[in-house]
Amino acid sequence: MKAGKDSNTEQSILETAERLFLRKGYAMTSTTEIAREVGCNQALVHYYFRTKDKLFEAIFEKKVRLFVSTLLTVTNEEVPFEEKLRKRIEAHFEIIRANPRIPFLFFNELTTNPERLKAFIEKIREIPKSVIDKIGDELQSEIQKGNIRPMKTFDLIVTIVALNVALFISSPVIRAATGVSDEEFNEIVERRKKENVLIILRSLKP
Amino acid sequence: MKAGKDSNTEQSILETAERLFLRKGYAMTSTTEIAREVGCNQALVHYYFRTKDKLFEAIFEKKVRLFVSTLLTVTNEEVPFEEKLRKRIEAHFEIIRANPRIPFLFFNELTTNPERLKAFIEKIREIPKSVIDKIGDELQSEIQKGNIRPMKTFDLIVTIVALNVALFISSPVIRAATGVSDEEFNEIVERRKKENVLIILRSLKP
DNA sequence: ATTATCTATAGATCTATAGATAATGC
DNA sequence: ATTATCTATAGATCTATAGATAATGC
Repeated sequence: MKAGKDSNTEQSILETAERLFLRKGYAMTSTTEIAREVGCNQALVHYYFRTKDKLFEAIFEKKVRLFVSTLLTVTNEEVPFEEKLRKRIEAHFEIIRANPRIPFLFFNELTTNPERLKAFIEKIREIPKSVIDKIGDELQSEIQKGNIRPMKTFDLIVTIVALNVALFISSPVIRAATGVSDEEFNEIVERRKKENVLIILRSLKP
Repeated sequence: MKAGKDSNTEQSILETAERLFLRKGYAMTSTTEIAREVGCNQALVHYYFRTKDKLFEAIFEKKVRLFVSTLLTVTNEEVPFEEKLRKRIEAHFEIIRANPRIPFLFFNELTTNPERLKAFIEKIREIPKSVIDKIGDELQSEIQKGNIRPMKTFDLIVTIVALNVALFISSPVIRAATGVSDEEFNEIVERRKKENVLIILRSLKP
């Protein structure tokens, strides 16, 4: 070993790979480039992770796990449905804000690579039905009570994800087109967060 | 020439390339694969389009043009703003429905390749300001009249695009996860179209 | 004579591995 | 003795071009 004690090359490779995969996707990132950025030689990347695909999987799976787990955190607080939903939407928005490139990576790799999509679906299926049902049950019960117009749970989820993801998935384009500064973009993000909550809550009214 | 009179190889290359680029993106599609699918040798792809990038640009530009032009078609009909907006949303939805992989291609290539993003922004800038302003002016005038809550034109556009694009950009994932048939998916699409209009129009109320 | 098509190949990657060498922990 | 790192290289692409050959239009 040449490097000092706290230069964890393996970790460094993981972090660099994550950054590059998120920025450019799987196909556009080479192990050669990862090694160059890390400052080691290309063989080391394979020494630690054997194949480029395994390296990617390690990162991708971690991200899927983070995402899914946060989304499924069911709060059992005794608050009105609307308030609970608002919290959920905002929490979802903040996860994406903290990981703005993940939606891009998800859609990119899942729609591009059938193998990966299959593996992802398998992973999703492992989630106990009870957890998924819980979310829908609450909504359908509110609909029964007449507090919310009749609608499918699926549609509410699509709406939330669509609105929350949109700004971040298109941010490179938006930023290049408008030329806003970091602060200005942050203001847009904050405004958009409120906007999304308002749009969704209004859409539920009977 | 070996092929018959109506085997237009150049056109065939264009179509095949378009299909593959839309399905897998620029990086994951090779000129070798395009040639294989067309049934010619790989050199021919370069004979007609010189470089892979030029071939891609030809296709990409055509798609951008189609998209932008349709979006900017300003109808001067004397109908209420709400009705006009509904028409617009539905038209936008239908364009994406007819070209469901374009949003994927756009975001993928534009956020992945800075060069392409720059070229795209240049192209966008060529659109006369008057056309863009027109859209915003109508909205802002309705806001002045008190028919619509105060909001930025930008936010309305983000909302429309987000909702309309969502289903199609994620359709491979949704279809793999739910296993719905073509007909069932079509029903979802129809339902979603109405849903989007409803959500957006409601979100404008003062 | 021109245009379309093919074969062959250069040169640039890129992934993955084998085998040498250096550092570390015992 | 084990683990981390490096050098070197095989083998598979992939893009792009040069140069030969076949088809077509005149």
